[in-house]
Amino acid sequence: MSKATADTGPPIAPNSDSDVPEQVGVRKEKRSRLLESGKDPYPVQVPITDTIAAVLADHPDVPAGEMTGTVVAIAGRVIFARNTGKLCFANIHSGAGDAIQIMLSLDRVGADELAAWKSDVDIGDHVWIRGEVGASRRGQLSVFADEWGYAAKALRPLPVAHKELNEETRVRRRYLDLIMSPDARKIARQRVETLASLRASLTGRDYLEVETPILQTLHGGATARPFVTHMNAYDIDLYLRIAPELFLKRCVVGGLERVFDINRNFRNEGADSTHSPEFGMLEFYQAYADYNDMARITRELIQEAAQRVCGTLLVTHVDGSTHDLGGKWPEVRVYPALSAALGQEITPQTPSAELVRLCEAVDIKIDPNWLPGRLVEELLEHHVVAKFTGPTFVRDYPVDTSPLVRDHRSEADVVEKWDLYVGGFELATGYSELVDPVIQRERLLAQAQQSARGDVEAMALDEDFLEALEYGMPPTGGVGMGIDRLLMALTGLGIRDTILFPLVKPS
RNA sequence: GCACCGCUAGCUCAACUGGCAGAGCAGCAGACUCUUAAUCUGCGGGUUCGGGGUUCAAGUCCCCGGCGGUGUACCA
Repeated sequence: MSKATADTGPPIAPNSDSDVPEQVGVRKEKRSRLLESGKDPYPVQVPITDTIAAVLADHPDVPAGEMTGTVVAIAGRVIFARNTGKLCFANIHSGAGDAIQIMLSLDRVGADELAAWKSDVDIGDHVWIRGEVGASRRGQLSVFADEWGYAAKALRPLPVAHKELNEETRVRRRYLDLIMSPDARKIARQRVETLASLRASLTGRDYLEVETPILQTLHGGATARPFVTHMNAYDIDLYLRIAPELFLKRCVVGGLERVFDINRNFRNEGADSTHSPEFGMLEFYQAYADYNDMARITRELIQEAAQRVCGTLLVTHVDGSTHDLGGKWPEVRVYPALSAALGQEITPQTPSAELVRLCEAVDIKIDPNWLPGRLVEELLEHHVVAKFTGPTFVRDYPVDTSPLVRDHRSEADVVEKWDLYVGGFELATGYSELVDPVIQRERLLAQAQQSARGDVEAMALDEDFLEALEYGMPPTGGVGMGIDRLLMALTGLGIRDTILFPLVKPS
């Protein structure tokens, strides 16, 4: 059963630990052997002098076969190795993906170290080497090792470098995706850049970044089904926030007139390529602004983010398609746009029965409890939104589906609300906020009644919020924008690729 | 939620109408001082997602369950 053919060294017997794969057993055996021989496979520190990126940058043009005289010590993960009799090649890369070739030759490291390298180093190991920078005979920039050691030994083999990891492994073990895929590394950084851009854009406009509670005693600020948890000390149920809105408005009441919160929201609903149960959200509120101002600022925030993250307003998606986020974006109004698309006049007064008929004509499934505004929104999605090509604002929504928005200043039964559609999905929504405490109370009471009728998404009646409004909130514009969705709009990725660790069912 | 497809070695994938479970890379042993998906020789590596059933015989067919993907419905 063991391999008895070797005559130059003992074969490495797979670790007898029963359930580990053969290759893990072999690597554990190597680890033990290193420890016994006094070589630390996991040193606390390694004597590096340079990053791989710096070595690459400092030596852009070394002629084939020439040495530079510069000695460096670098560390990286072995991603590819080629051993010949007395000369070994390996490619190591940094976390950022900068890769450089290293060479170990008999005449520089000696027979023992060369043999140790060949027998013990596996693809996936972190190693350090010290040596002279030069170029191989084929012209490949390389570090010619005089000395080497481990930075951290890997016990598991890396996936094959030249095949795509399957979707499930990429999501469940994101660290492998990050090791193997430049795109995964790129999107992780693009997310950071996007957040930094939004913060810079808002703080540059005199906004304060505030933090609002995730654990809430009431769920409000959006129509969505919340997660429920329990606090033992007070013996009460708490909700994970579905939106920060009501707290940000309390800030505005309190005189923090420009506030934003970049936050994580939780909604106990479906998950698909555009929805995650926890998702990133930016909300910002500005006193003495209305929904027109907020639309302009939103466009500027997105364009500034595109410029910073992609370097251009003509962004390229992963499928190669390009999308122009530049210029001003078209605006359409809900009722006129729907009327034009249908070839018949639709107004806030159009009876439910007629809206139901129009829905049924195009096979939109409807719920008998839906208010007319909801039917209008469904028709809008089907007839208008589905035909958008570039970023588009849709504005002036029906009142009965927007309980936190103020009535339109000149039109009856619509509210000053817009939705911004980019790439086929809703990226942001903005309001002229409802600040009249009496009307707000009526709207929330209606929500509470819907809730009592069994609507799990209806907002709770938040007395504390209503009382805050009664102290007077200045006229205010507000916006909510999906962070993950902004990444999606910039890159064309699915939502789970924009989140490092999206929720996945345990396997 | 519903429909369809998938799950096989560490990874990526094969396996015909049910008939000895395979390849490439990775691993082990050997050779090789200029490779770069190195090459050459040899060798190991499997609870075929889990459970049940049909059958002389199941990766394959049937049933139940799990996870994933795609489409579809709803929420952002």
